[in-house]
Amino acid sequence: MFKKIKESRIYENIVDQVFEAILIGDLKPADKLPSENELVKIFGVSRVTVREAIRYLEQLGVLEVRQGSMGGAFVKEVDLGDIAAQMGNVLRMANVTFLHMAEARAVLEQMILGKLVHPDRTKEWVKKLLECVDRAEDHFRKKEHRERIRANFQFHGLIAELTGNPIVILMHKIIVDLSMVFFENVKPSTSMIMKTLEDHRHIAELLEQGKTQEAADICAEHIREVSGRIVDKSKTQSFLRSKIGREDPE
Amino acid sequence: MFKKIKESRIYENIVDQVFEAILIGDLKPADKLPSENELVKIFGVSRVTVREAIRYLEQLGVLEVRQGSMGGAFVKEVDLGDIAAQMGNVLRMANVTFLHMAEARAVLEQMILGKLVHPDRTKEWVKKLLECVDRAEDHFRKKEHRERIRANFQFHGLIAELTGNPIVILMHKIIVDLSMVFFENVKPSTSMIMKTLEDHRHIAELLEQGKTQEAADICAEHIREVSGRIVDKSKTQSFLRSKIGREDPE
DNA sequence: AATATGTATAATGTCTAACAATTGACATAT
DNA sequence: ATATGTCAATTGTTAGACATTATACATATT
Repeated sequence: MFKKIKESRIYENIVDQVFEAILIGDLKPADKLPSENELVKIFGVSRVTVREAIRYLEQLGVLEVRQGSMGGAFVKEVDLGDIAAQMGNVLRMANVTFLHMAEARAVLEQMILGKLVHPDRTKEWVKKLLECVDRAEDHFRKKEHRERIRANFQFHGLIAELTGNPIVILMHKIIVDLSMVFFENVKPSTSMIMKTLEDHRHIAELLEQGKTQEAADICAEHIREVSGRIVDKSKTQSFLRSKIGREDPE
Repeated sequence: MFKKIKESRIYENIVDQVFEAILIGDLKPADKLPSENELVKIFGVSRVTVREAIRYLEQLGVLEVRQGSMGGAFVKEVDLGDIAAQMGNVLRMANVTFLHMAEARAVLEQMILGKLVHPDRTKEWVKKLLECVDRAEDHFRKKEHRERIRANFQFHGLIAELTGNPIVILMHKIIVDLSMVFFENVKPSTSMIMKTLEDHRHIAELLEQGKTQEAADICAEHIREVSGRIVDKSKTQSFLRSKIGREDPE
């Protein structure tokens, strides 16, 4: 008969108003909100409350707060990287294992290469892909472990960008950012590194020849194989333990 | 030569500590943090700062704050739904169109059905899938628009759950939650509704018969078709405008 | 003239102390 | 037994002050 009264804190009201102003377009990226003291007058609430709303929106990634004389709260262009980082933080606590991520990535990239690639846009990307491989190989020779991994993941990131679909790109980025931590903490064998370079080149070539389906299959297989070896090496059960690496277990 | 000093606000320090305590397991879901006043003593900062940290973690979805005598800040089980909702809010501002979502979902479900289904686990799910269709049909007869849509989307949600992979489930949920808004604001034709019920039954049957590839193809086609018609009906260019439905465009 | 260096200013960051609102537990009255 | 009232604990909100930071501008130095 009666509806439960929705609990609401004052700052949520402010958040909604600002959020909507941004959605509607009254506030655009780089615009500056009134100063906290002005907002206090505008909304008729205390500064603490105003600040809670600003914090919330900052955390959400839609505001950026700068201190100082020309500072204030500025509307920020939504950055997929920020979102991905934030998501990653939370996902660490949600029973997500490395294998889940590997499998999800395999599926994503397979579907991208197999289904979402526009043939006419392919060729311009092949060059970029091969550049990544060259860069990775260079880092390998210079024994720059971290940089090599980044180049290799950039290769996979390019595959996601091939779709031009922001949702796909974001999902992929979330997974990659989380996965990368593992790779950075494992010393792979030389043969494994070589195989990766080889696979990547192979995928790029197949794309160039328009053999998208074949490229998709090899890509998925490649991800599963490399990830499997990583798991063997790190004997990681959960993302949690490897991430924290607690020295003193009681 | 020198590293840029990482700006840090005091509350971020507290957030990190609490976050790590949760990751390590010192704090488990349903555990209660000390009261704000105690935290003030523990961290040696003001209550305002403590509260900022709590807000942040609450917004992130890892804490739940209750007022009152037995209240306080409690560690929350991470809920994929919360994460999806949060992501959805931000994605609204990132040039995401309905067609992006439709395409991502089509390909995602196609991949799931085609590649990720464990044959031995299929049969237990077919029953659930058919239940969804029955429920949708029932709502259709009772002309419960909203409920019918929810049942239909639950059908697709089950497909994602078929993977048992939390990342895949999450990605799918984000897309579905965002997409649903559109469907709820469009009055579909009867034939369209019937076709959907029919398609869903067909997909379930094919799964039961182990024809996963066929089910995958039909599912993808189904999503594209329905989404295409939605777009025609709503003439929606961007998610933004349809969501806000501004009456007064300058 | 170009380059440091200081200074004022405006904004956010933090602190303190109080009061308001909410919730649950317990006592009390009916 | 069932309401009802009261108390205590906790978060929500307010007010005002001071601390810190970043920019712009004036001033001094070379």
